[in-house]
Amino acid sequence: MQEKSVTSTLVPRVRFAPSPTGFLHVGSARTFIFNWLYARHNGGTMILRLDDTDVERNTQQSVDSIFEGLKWLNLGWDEEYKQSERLELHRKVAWAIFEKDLAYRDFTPAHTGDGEKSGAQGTWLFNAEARERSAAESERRAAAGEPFALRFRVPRDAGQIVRFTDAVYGEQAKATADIEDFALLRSDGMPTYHLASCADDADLQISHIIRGQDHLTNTFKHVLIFEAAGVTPPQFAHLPLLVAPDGTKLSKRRHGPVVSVTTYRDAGFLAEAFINFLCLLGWSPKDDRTNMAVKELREIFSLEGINRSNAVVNFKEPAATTEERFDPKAVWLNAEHIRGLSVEDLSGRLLPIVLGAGFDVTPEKMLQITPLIRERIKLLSEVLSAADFFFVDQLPPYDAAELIPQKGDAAMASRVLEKAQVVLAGVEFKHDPLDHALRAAAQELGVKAGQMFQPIRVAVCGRKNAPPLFETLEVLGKEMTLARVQRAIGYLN
RNA sequence: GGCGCUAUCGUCUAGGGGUCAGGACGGAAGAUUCUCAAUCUUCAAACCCGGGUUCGAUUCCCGGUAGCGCUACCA
Repeated sequence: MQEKSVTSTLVPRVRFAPSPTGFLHVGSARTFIFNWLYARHNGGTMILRLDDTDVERNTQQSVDSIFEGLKWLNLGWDEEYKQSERLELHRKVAWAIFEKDLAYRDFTPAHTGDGEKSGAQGTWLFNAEARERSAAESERRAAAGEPFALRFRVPRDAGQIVRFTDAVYGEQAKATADIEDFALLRSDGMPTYHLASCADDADLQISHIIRGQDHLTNTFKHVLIFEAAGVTPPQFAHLPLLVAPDGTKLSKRRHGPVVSVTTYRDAGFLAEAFINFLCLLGWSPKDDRTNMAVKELREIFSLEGINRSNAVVNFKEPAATTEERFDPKAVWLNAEHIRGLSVEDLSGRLLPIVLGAGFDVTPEKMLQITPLIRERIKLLSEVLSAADFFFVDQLPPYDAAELIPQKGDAAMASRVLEKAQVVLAGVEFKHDPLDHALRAAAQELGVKAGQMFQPIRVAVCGRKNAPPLFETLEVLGKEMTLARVQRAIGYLN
């Protein structure tokens, strides 16, 4: 009936349409990203539409969370709408459907209990009394001020089938006998999601609806609405759902903040890495690539690469701490992206985090520190634990036993540090001179290089695991180094 | 209950009538190294079950099972 794929020859217009009833979670973020990628890949338009027709459940906090998350993703969009500002359009469409006798008034009070939600009893299709009511009586009761919902009159002729082709799930068909007479307008006059969504998609000339698979079966209703409104339905592409390790859908209440986008931002993820990670969930480039920049993703993204089965976001339950609670692949990818950043770029991102934690560091010093930790942090926030000793004048107390080298004793530690004190006082604080001087000192003392280095490392860093010694000393400077060595000698006595 | 969707290593996935079923993360072992990290090498690890079609099914078909979704005047 409709010419097929008319839209594919046009410039695509896609939309991300979150309803502000909760924070922006990773599943929504992926839907946004896939829409954006599709739009950009095809030179199309990306639209952000707030589907806020459920006044009861909408919150400003949720709106803020959505914008905060999207802003961090830094992908942007071209047009922006709010459904609550388009109510007239929705009603117009609903009543136009009513005029065609494809909808009717239902005066039955709304179901309040949610007993039928679980559906232990058979499927509710329609209320025959309401559906068959005469136009005259319908008009009379409406005129008398009796509240009613407007319901779609789903065709009941035997054997009628609603069809559409999904770009991901293929040919879809459902008998109208299995579709209930869903509501278009609530008794308070507000449009339902189905109506508002379709009315807006038609009005905004959306060419491709890319959304979660939870809408796959709703799409039959939507096709019915589009056709009743005299519009060719857009093309559909449903995305497999993102689920928690326990297989259930992502929920903040159940799974904690790991499912919220801003948690990733605050934990020190790079937006690009986060996007990269999300793209690998439910979509594949079909080759062995994993580490991809947004630019690359946008070049190769296509609907054909989307899978059909749900993907697990492999996070740990709320109890786990920072790095531990995220999907290990997301963390690894983030480390990969961090390593791919230039020192200048990385340093610029690290600086505000360090400053924000109350440390005093100059951009110049941060620039010196950055190469020493670039390969040692997986999350930006780890700069605080990886480079802490650079940011303070005096080291917090540490265990003096750490000063004792492998296969050595406290006496050896003392000898090493005392020797170091002398040697370091007379050497230029550059990598090579430090290297030569300290190795020579080790030889003089008759200890291994490692036995020489460890006490010094612990003396200046306060722990064993730290960046390479000479680079560290170079950044720390002679004065600071000698003071810390002096202090360590004190700990040993 | 009804309707729909899905099913490859622990996780994300590639593949497809005949493959040593490939890659990545994570895990294990080793190399390198001043510690840690990074890097490199190696190893362990999967086709849900049952029928059918076929010379041959993990792949195609049917059934089962399981998971998920929808079944609201939520979205």
